[in-house]
Amino acid sequence: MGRAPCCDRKQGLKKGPWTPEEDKLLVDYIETNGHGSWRLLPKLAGLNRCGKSCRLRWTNYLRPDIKRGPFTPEEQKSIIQLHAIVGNKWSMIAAQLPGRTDNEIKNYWNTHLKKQLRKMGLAEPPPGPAAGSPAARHMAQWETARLEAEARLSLLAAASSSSGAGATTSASSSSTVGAGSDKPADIYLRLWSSDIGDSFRKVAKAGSSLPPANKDTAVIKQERRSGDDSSAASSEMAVALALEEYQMFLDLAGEELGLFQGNGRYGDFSLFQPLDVLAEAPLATAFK
DNA sequence: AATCACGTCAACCGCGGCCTA
DNA sequence: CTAGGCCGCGGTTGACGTGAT
Repeated sequence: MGRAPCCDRKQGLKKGPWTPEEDKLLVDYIETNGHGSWRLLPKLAGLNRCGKSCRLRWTNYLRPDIKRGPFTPEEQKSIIQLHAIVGNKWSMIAAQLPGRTDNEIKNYWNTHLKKQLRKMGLAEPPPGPAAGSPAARHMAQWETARLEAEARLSLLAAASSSSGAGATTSASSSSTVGAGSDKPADIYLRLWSSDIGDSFRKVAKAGSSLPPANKDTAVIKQERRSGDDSSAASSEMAVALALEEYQMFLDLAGEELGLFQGNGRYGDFSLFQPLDVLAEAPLATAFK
């Protein structure tokens, strides 16, 4: 890619621990001007550092919303379970723990949790699904879930547009989930688009060759284009169906893959919110 | 008291993705 | 379409602290 050397290769730029004076310069500048371009910031703020170093210092240490202090048991549980799902995606895990930085979580995992799990006789949870032939089966299940979701989303979109006042039908123009939509069927697509789904696709691709599982996609898309008004007649029914499908999906993911639900291995807890509070679930924002 | 071993965590490094001209 | 630049991420390093010998 012909990437230019990092700015910190420039001569004379300071490295190493930050002094309180440097911290103050950085904080003062960002509080009054925002960080803007990190590359230009050091010069504008009067710092003899590279922009990368400034960004790191701000995001990992100086940001006002950073929560310092020991991790709570709840935070520990979240980290362990999220790590079991997404692997070393520290930024994604950090997004679920307000006030915690990815660097902090990464350090905490490497120095505390990893050791703790090992001490308990637990193998380190695999980052993502295990490779091997079961992946192909899971791949097919995920694909099925995705197709179900697309169909379900069409129904929900049709139902809401038929009952909503003056709502546009733009939802049907997009093949992916619209921003801000947190309907249950949305979760399928969010999961499919997330690293979880991505992991499955990669593993299946590397492992065994699946027959094309998207045979019915065209049919579903055609249905979406034409709009199934008879199905949209009852939005309540559509939502109920979606919730049922969602529960089935969670059962599949939990029982088949060992995800989401604490089954005693890492404690008794559940990552996902009950269905009735699903719409407000903060986790949904992780699957952008 | 000195030394060593180990743990912790802030900071660095390099890669890859995304954006733009 | 492509090359170059920026940003963010994950892995790694090294300085510092603390407990054991």
